[in-house]
Amino acid sequence: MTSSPQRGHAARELLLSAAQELYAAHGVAATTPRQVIELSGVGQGSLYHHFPSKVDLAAEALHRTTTQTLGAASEILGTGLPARGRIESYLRKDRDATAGCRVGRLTADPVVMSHDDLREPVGDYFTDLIQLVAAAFMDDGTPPDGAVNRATAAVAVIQGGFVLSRATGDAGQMQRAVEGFIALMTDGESSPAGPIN
Amino acid sequence: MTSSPQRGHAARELLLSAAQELYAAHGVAATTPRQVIELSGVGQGSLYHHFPSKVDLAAEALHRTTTQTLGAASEILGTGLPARGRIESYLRKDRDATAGCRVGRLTADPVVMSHDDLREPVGDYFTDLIQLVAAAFMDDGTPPDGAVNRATAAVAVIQGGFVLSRATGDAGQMQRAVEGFIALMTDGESSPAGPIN
DNA sequence: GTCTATAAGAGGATAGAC
DNA sequence: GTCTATCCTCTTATAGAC
Repeated sequence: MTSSPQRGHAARELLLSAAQELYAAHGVAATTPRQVIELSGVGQGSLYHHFPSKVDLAAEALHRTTTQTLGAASEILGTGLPARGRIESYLRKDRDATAGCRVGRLTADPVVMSHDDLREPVGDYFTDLIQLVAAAFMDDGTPPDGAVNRATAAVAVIQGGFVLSRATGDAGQMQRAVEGFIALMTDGESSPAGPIN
Repeated sequence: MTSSPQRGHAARELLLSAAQELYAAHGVAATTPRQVIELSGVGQGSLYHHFPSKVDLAAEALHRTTTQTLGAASEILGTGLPARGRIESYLRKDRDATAGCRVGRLTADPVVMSHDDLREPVGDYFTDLIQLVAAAFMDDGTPPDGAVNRATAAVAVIQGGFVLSRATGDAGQMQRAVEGFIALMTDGESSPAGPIN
């Protein structure tokens, strides 16, 4: 109810949507109010009527992005399929690797990192995501501590895959990182006593 | 010979050193010529005497940073120790995790990504680094294709560890990602037939 | 609520003396 | 080679009409 588009708020929605798109492509610091205005099609003053400053616009736009992105991950990781298959589905999920992660890239954004209101949703996103993956590892029989470590590694591999793909302009980097990680998971699959830590 | 500090080039060296430090902390886009001048202690005109533009300064400073960072990795990965130990040493190497990777963070920098002269050394750095790690995996008995995939995953885990640590302000994220990755490598260590792909 | 016009300041680069 | 002074543009934000 609070965030659904309603009459009299068309400009606000257009601004947030445009901001999300521009932040995904260029980050927050490199996105100017003018760009947001031009992409959304609203006037200069409308932005500052709805949002006191650029940071206030970014805070709401980023909150939407992290919520949406976490929801997508949750759909894949929360199915009733076998835990191991859920983890591999998440790892192999189709991604625009050379574009970079729209959340992860914000950790190098000076505007995001210098405002707690912007940094916090980014940190919470990753904390929550790691918990989702860790739950799947536990469902697969890994004890809690080992599951958290492996889940952190899995999320890190995806984030690193984005960095490598973007640096080289080669989406194959993400693919190789993911397959290398899955190969290591598979190597230990039928060990005598199963995962230990 | 070409790059060693010499008489008459004091300002040039001071500028490059200051730029490297500022780029590591804030990135290229967010670093202004004025900041470089103030940190280096030289005058406004000296910067533009030695470097035609901000991008020219960045190109040389980034080349130095990638060369130095790759050299440090090479020292750890190129010793005569057992291959498996070299890989673990590289993964567990002491890092300022919450500061982010001084090379990897540049993949989210709009100035770097929009100039081929700046983007290329970043891509080459990762290509070379993955090859160094892949060589170690091959020394450890992994066939070439599997070694490249595992090496890409290893480098990605470190890059992702930086992203997670920076996002949450918690260096423990890097540690957990590394230990989770090593745990997966260890799980498959004494499998009946050894690594397959 | 939405628009146009405009102002204060920082970023990037140049001019020209020394 | 190095410096100070200056210029132009863009970013961010405000003013005030509609």
